[in-house]
Amino acid sequence: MAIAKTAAFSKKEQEIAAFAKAIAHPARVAILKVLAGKTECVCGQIVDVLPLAQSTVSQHLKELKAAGLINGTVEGPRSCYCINWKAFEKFRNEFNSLFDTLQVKNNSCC
Amino acid sequence: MAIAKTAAFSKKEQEIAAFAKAIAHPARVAILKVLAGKTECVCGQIVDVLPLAQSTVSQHLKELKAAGLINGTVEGPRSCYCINWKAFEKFRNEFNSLFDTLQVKNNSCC
DNA sequence: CAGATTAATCGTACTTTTACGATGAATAAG
DNA sequence: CTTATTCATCGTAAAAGTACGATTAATCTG
Repeated sequence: MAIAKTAAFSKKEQEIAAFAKAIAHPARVAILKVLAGKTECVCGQIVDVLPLAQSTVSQHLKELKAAGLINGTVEGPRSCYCINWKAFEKFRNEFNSLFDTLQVKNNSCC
Repeated sequence: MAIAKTAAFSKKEQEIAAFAKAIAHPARVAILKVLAGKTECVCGQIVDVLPLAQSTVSQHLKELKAAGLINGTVEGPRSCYCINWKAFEKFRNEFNSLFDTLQVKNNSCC
């Protein structure tokens, strides 16, 4: 990237970008869907569903967790993940807020 | 990336991920805000506002255009960009649809 | 036509992301 | 206690992303 200029932008812009980055990979979207669809928390089942190696899935989970979108707790030899609905709701609002902001002036000249 | 596994996921997942990727950088979020805030189409003004070099801004614009989020037309020696509201609305809906899908079963066990 | 302006593209450098296999740590099962 | 299971982490490799300066192409201006 040659020295990230991220810090030069507003906090809001950085937040939205970070959230978008978290879901900017089909594997992570798929993981979220799996987590949302199960009643109980899942872990290795995700690996079975996705066309990726275990280590790669673990990496994606780590990123989702770092973004605050999911929670993870250790349950014996296995890890239990689930969606952090609070954070999700927050981002949903932030997203719609961005959309609203953009659409206040709906002028398309080209 | 070592051979992208993108193709192994559903089209919807790919679409959402691609859109998220487009706004997964604060500079691109900022660009969209600038475009939305102006009545007339802008081009080089974006460079003045952002803390980035002209070539870098041009690159970001290219990505936004490739994602279908903005339109661009050449106007003499300068280029005129503006938001593709139709695509934006589409993605807004797709996004809310994803949120809804995820929140159908709101079970958090951890 | 000559020079200035605007913006795309090229070349380059460096960082980050994506992906895998292998290893390691923790716990469950025998 | 030994073995199997589950998952995180490490090391590595390759691809993509980010950023810049320089160059180029197009078009205005004088």
